[in-house]
Amino acid sequence: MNETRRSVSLNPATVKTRRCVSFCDTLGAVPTPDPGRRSERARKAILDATLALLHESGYPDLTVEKIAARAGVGKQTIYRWWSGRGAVVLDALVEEIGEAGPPALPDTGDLEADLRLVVRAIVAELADPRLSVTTRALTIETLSSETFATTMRDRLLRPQLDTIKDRLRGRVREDVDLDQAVELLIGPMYHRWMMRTGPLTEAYADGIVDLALAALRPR
Amino acid sequence: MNETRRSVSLNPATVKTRRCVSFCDTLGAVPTPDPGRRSERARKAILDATLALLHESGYPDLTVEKIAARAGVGKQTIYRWWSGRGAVVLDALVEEIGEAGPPALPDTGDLEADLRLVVRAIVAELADPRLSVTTRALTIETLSSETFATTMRDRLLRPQLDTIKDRLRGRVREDVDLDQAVELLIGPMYHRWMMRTGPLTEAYADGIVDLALAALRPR
Amino acid sequence: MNETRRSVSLNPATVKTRRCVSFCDTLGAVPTPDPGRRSERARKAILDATLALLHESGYPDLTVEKIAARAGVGKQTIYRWWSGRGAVVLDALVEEIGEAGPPALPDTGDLEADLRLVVRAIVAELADPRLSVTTRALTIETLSSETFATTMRDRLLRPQLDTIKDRLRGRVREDVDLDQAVELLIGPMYHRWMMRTGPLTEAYADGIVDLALAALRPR
Amino acid sequence: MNETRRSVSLNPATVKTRRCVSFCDTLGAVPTPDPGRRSERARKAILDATLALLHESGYPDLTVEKIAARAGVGKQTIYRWWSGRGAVVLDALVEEIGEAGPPALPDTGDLEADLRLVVRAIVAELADPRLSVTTRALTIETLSSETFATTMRDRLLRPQLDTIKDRLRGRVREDVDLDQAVELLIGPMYHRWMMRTGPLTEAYADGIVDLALAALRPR
DNA sequence: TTATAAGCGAGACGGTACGTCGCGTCTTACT
DNA sequence: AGTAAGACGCGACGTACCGTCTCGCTTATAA
Repeated sequence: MNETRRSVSLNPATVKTRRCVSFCDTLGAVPTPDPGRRSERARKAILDATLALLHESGYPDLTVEKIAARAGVGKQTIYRWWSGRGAVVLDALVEEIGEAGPPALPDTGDLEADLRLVVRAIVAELADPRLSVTTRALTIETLSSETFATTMRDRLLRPQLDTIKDRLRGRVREDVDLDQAVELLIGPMYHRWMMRTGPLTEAYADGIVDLALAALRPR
Repeated sequence: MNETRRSVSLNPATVKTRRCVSFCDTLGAVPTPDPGRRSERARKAILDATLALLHESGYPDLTVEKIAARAGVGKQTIYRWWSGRGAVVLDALVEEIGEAGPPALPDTGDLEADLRLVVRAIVAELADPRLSVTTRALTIETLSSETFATTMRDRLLRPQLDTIKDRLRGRVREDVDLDQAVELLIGPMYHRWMMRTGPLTEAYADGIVDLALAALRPR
Repeated sequence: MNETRRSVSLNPATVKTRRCVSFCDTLGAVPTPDPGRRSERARKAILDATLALLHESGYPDLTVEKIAARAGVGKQTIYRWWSGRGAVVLDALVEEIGEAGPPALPDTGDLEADLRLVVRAIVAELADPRLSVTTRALTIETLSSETFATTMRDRLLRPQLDTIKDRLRGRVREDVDLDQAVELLIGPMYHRWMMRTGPLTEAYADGIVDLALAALRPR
Repeated sequence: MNETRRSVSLNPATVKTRRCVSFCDTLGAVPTPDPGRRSERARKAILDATLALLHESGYPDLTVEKIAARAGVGKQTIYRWWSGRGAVVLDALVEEIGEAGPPALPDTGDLEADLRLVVRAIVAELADPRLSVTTRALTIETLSSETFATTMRDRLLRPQLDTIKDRLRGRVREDVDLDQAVELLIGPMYHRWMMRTGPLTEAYADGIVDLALAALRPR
C-alpha cells in the first residue's frame, strides 16, 4: 500500500490555530428545552451542513457560524440544542453512522478470517485521509473534554467494540479479559495512526491480527 | 514539585540541548532571525509560563496571548521564534522532560519484569490527571498538525519507543516485526487512556504485559 | 399643586439596541383582530408589567420579551394588539395618567399665581428623576416614530397644553399667537431638562414665568 | 459664508420601525489606552464612515458593525476608543462641526435682526428632515444616557448657546438671567420640533424672536 | 566610541468567531 | 378565535485571540 497519508490538519504557520475545544463540558447539561417543539427540519439541516463542511474543509475550519449559515439556520437554534461545535459534530456522526447501520462483522466461523476483515477495514479507513477526518475530529474533542469523551465513548465507540468483543467471547483463552483483548487488537492501529509511527497497510493489519491471536488463542 | 515528575511515556534521551531549537527549524516557515541575539531570559520565561498555564488551566485554555502576558514578553517575541502555540508547547515539554533526565529502562535480564516496570510507569502517568495534561496537549497538537506530528514523533516519541524496541530485540519470536511488537505493548494503553474505555491500573498494566508477551515470546 | 403625572425611577442604563415603534391605533398596519374576544386580563397584565419594568429599570432596558415574561403572557399577545414597545408604553402611561384624573389648573383669577403653580409643578416633576422616567420614555419614542408622536401629542400633550392655552386666552396681548405663548412657557423648561443646561429649581420656574409674562402681558 | 450646521433629518413618511439606543453611560470611562499609539488613519476612517452612514440611512440603522465594515476597521478598534455607537456619533458630529468652524453669529449692531437670522436658521434646520436626523439622534442619545448628555452638552451645545449668550449680554434687561434668556429663545423651537405641535416656519421663528425680545428688552 | 541595527516590551491593528440578546414571525396545544 | 409558551431566522452585540504591524527602548557588535 502507499504512504499517501494525508493530513487533515495544516501547517501551524499557515493555519489560524484555534482553540481545540469548542465543546464546553456541558454536553448533557444543555438546558434542554421542550423537545416537542423542536424543528426537525432545522435539526436535519444542521447535521447535514455539519457533515458537508466537515468533509469539505476538515474539522479545524468547522465553525458554528458556518454551520448555521450553510444550514440556513440561526446560530441560536444550534446553541439551543447543542453546547457547541463538538456536540453537533458528535450528533452528526452518530447520525451518519446510524444510517449506515451497525458495523457488520461477518461470522464465518473462522475467527482469524473475520478479524482480519475487520482490522483491515479499520486500517483502510484510518489510512484514507477523507475518511479519517472525522475520526481525527472526534479524537481531538475527546481529548479536550471529559464530557464529550464519555458521550462519544458510549454512543459511538462502545457499540463497535462490543461487536468485536462478542465475537471473541468463548473463542479465546479463558483467563483473558475480553476488554483487554479487544484493545490489544484495536489499540496498536490507533497508536500508529495518531503518531504516524509507520505505514497503515493491509500487511500491517494482518500482522496485528497474527500477533493478537497468538496472544489470545487457546493453547 | 514538578522536578520529581518524569514522563516515562515521552522521554527522549536526547534533548538536553537548548537554544534556538524550536521545531520551527524543521518548519522553515519562520524567517529564522539571528539566533545570536536571542534573549535567553525571554526564551525561558516563555517556556516557563507555558508550562505553568498548561498545568493550571489545561491545553484548551492556553493561548499565545496568555503566555506572552504571563511571561512578561511581547507577542512578537513568541512569533519570532515559534510558529504558534503548538510549537511553544512542544519546546516547553521537551525542556521539562529534558530536565527530568532520560527514561530509565532497567535491564535486569528478566524481560518480563523489565517490561512490567515500564508499562506500569506509563499507565501510572496516564492515570494521573496532573501528569497526563502534557501528553494530552501533545496528542491534540499531533492530531491537528502534520508538521507537529512529525517533529513530536521524532524528537519525543521515537527515542522512547526505540528504548523498548532495543530491549525486545533478540528476545522475541524471530518472525515478529519489532515496531509492531512495541505498538502491541504501547497502543492498548493509549487507547484506553484516550477513550476512557476502562480503568488504568497496575493490574491492567500487568495484563497487557502478559498478553503481549504471550504473543511475542518464542515458543 | 396638581400632579399631572407620576412616575418612578430613573436610570439611563446600558447600551443596547432596541426597536421603537409606531402606535398601532393610528397605524392600521396591525391586522386588527376581533376586539370582542380580547382578554382583558392579558391586556391589564401587560400594561401593569410595562409600568413596573419601566419604573424598575428605565426605558432603555424595557423589552417586549421582558414585558411578556413579567406579564405571564405570550409575546404574540402583545404583537397582536400593539405594534411594539412604544405603543405599549404609551397605552400604559395613558392608563396610569387616566387613573390620576385630568390635570387641574387652579383658577384664582390671578394669572401669574396660577401659572407659577403649574410651571413649578412641571419643573418639580422634571427635576425628580423618579418621576421623569416616563416623560423621558415618551420623548424618546416621540423622537423615534412619527406615528407615535402624533398619537402621543393628541392624546397626552394637547389636553394639557390646551388647559394652559385657555387660561391665557384674553389675558395676554392681542397680537400674540396663543400656541406660541404656551410654548414660550413650556419650551424652556423641557429644553433645560433634556439638555441639562442648568438646575431645575423653583427659582428657575419663577424666572420663566416672569419672563414669559413680561413678553405676554398687555402693555 | 459657510453653513453653520449641516445635520440632516429623516423623512417622516419613511419611518416605520426603528431602533433607539441608549448610550452606555461610560462615555468618559473607556479604559483609555495609550493615545500615543492610536492610529489616526483608523480614527478618521471611523468618523468618516459614521457620518456617511448617518446621512445615508439615518441613526436608527447605524450599527457599530456597519461602521467598522465601512471604515475597513476591526470592531475592536472602535470599542477600544469609544464606548459604543453614541460616543462615535458624538465625536463624528463634533468633528464635522469643528471643521465648519464655530457658528457664525452676525453682529450688525441690530440685536433683533441678528437674532432673527439665528433663530430662522435653526428653525430651518429643524424643519428640514434631512438636516434634523442628527439632531434627532443626539437628542435620543441624550435622553438615554446621562453621561452622553453631559458630554454632548459641553462639547456641542454649550458653545452654540454661549455664542448667543454673549450676543445678548449687555443688551437685555439687567435683571434677566442670561441662561434663561437663551433658553427662552431656543426652548420653544425645540419643543415644537420634538412634539410636532405646530409648523416650523419663518413666521414662527420671527414670532418667537418678537416674544423673546418683548420679554428681554430693557424698558 | 559611537552608530546602527537587532531583539525586545508593549500593544494597536484588521480580522474571524464566539456565545448572548432581542426582534418580529410562526407553530403547537389548550381554553 | 384568542391565548401561553416558546422555537425559529435574523442581525447586532461586546469579547477573546489570532497573527501582523509599528512604536520607543535596550544592547551588542561593526565602523
